[in-house]
Amino acid sequence: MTRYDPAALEPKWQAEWEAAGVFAARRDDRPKYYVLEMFPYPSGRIHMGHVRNYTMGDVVARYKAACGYSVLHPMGWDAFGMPAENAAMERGGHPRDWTYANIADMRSQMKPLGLSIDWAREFATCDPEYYGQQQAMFLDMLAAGLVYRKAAVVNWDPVDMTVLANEQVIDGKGWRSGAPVERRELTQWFFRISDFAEDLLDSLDRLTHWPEKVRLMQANWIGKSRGLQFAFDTVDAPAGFDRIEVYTTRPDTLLGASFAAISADHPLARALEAADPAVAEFVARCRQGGTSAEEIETAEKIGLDTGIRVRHPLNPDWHLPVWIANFILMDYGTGAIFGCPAHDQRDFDFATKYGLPVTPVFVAEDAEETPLAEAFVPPKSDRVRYVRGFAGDAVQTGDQGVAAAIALAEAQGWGRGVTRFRLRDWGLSRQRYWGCPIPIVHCPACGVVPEKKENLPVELPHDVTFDRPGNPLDRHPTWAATTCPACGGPARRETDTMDTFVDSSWYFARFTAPRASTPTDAAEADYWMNVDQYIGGIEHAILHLLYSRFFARAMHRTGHLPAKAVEPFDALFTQGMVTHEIYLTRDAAGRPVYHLPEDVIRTETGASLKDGTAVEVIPSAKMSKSKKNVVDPMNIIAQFGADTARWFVMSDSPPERDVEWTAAGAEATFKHLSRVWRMADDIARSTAPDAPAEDLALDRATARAIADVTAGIEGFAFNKAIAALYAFANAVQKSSAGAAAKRRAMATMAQLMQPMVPHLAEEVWALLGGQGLVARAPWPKADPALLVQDSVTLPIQINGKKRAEITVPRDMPAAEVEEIALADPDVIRFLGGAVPKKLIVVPGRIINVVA
RNA sequence: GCCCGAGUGGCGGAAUGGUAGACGCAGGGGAUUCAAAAUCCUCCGCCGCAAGGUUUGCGAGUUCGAGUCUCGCCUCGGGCACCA
Repeated sequence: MTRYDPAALEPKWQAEWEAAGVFAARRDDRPKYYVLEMFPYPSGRIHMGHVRNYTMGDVVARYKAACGYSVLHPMGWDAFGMPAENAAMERGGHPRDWTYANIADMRSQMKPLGLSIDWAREFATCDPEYYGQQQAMFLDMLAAGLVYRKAAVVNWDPVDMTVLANEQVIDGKGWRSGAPVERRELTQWFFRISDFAEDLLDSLDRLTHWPEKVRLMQANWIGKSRGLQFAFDTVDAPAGFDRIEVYTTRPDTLLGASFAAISADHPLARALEAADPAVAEFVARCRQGGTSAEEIETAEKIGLDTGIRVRHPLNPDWHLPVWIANFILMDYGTGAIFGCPAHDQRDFDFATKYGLPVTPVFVAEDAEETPLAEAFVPPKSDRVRYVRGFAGDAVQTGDQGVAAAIALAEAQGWGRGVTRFRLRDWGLSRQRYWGCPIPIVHCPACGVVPEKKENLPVELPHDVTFDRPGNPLDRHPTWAATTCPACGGPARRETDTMDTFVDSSWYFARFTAPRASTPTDAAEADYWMNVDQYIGGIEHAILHLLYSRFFARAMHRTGHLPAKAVEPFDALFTQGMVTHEIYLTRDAAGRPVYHLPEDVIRTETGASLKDGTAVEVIPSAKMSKSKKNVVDPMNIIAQFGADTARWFVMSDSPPERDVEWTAAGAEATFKHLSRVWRMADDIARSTAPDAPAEDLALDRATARAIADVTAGIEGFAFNKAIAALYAFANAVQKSSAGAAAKRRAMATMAQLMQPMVPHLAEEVWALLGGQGLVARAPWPKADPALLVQDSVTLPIQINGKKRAEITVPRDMPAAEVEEIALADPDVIRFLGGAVPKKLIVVPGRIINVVA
């Protein structure tokens, strides 16, 4: 070979690795290391986000293998979900065929990347082998009381007669029908995740290798609060509604109450609805629009005075009006609140709109009571002065005020302190075809009956159609017809399938024994769990990661995971997204039509299609297939090779940050890798004699590179590791050391590059006569003696501004350093005869003269 | 609306509270070449001839010293329980 030729050398080394079985995960006497990237959804094409994500994991996997670990680095497919059904609806075909074809395509696109994956463990969540085990666990969890049924609200499209996902609700309307969405109740299956709320919250403290922001987001999501639950006695309420239970986290503001409010789904609202057309009309309005918190909280706040009054618990003669309000959720607390407009902005807005009083309860510690233009909501830890307090001191923190109010209510017997969590149980039922069937049978005689384990998997039928909306399982002529596992009589299968989050909540465990005839294999799980390093997108910070933590606990409780695995991910890294501009034009109806970057000509002022049509440019957003702002890595690989793609996505941007994709850098990366190849080729043939001083300098540069690259990888700062490799390449190139020293340096470079550009590293290693595969070579160690600098350059600041610089021996005593610093001509000039007031010497770092 | 992040040259970014701009891209100049590509050398935050001044989204503060810590804003991004 006379030049760097990735098209030739990359397949060659991939074949060598395959033949040697380098990446097969084995249980042996080495310490194990399990590195896992979130598995991909098989959209059909890999994109740069995948390349970035899996290269990061691969860098870690290869580095840990070099460090002597037995590494497990598997790959699979999160293969159930709505896009397959959407594709079937739009283009015909079948979700199963679409999904497996996509998997085959994506696998064939990923393999050329040279990832150190044990492909023998691959599976897809839509494999009956996988989802059958999931059904078995569902039954175990049902038996253990971890699953139950209750009514829950869904988005209902009244035209398509189907349930909509939140993302299918756009501006309160169904995405296909355009009909206003309604909220409708269905009986659905739930996991009792809220039973674990306390543990899931407390255990966050132990996840010391998780990003602080993720732990904080989860803690806020779980939302532990201490508050007061009490009942208002009602006046003029319908029979059976003598009391309205409310929960509040601010009982200290009770004397600022100006109204009570209940959810439109509150039992009292339902009772009034039946009797009063005006109420019925109002609650119907409340039930319009989607179910998402975002929609509910940003919708216009509306209310209706029911005419019912309640007695204030601290003064029975004080009556508060009861309103029905659209922002009170039946799912939270008791579905009823009292409003204190002075200290809650939402209540303030509501009171202002409907002319309800605003009565301050407390003011800032040193302030006087004045009319409020907005709610006064200081942190609960701040001290405030209570002007309408009823418990505790006049001046106390909000937290103290709350505690005192609870204590008083309990002592007087009209309320009790209650700890609540915001976390709600996990609704897992989906009215869709392409998911794991819930293995339940509905029998007219026996009711809800679990399917027998020997009848698992309950497989999806293949003969379904998607020519009309709704769940094909529900209208399948025969599939649901079965016999009752309990009585043997005719019965009907549950036609709901599971949320795809269930699939992705235990795949990490299945990878430890992917072909086991039980969900997990105890010995394998015991050896491989936990995942030592998990890598995924920040968009999963709450839902996926919290569900997985719950599922691991539920699996432990049902005997499918060891106790040590209840926190399945020891370390978490959340990589940033790869973003790109979005290009769109409008169709005749004004709806957006998206265009791929390769179909768009970008100029400095704007963009157009190849036929000249002007294109709207939306600034960078997460790459998404539906928006078509995706870049095809296969083009980069075809042109420059996988190593260029790998190096490029690791360089420049820190891994945790989003990166805006530009094609400009790929060619520059290729040039650099070509240069490294040429250097290796030259050095391999060099006969330059030893040159002691230069050889030592190069050995020092090598030690520096080992230290910096190692620190970069260990610290998940791959961009810094790459920067160190650039610097090292420059040092080798400029060095006039002898051939032997240069070969040492270059062989080390091959080892240090191996995690990022494994193919080139093998080639360089082979050119230099390295033993075996560099993929199996141990990680180099830096000689500490070579890392120590003899002298150090210290900046001298005068009043915090740098004015001079001195170079002194590394271990010179501070007194001598001071003397030299004060004798420096620039220092003397800038002091202008002034006597220094103070001298700060930070050894090895800086000198600051305060004049 | 609520929760969580991010913001540094033309660009991606670096910087245990201690020389802001490592490393790379783009760009300027030069060498090589008949010429070009490739390669190599070199310069490169901004203002200024220079001395010097100025500079990390904006505004305050703490400190001998702040990109880094605190408070208040602005902008962008992620999540908000049926997108995965």
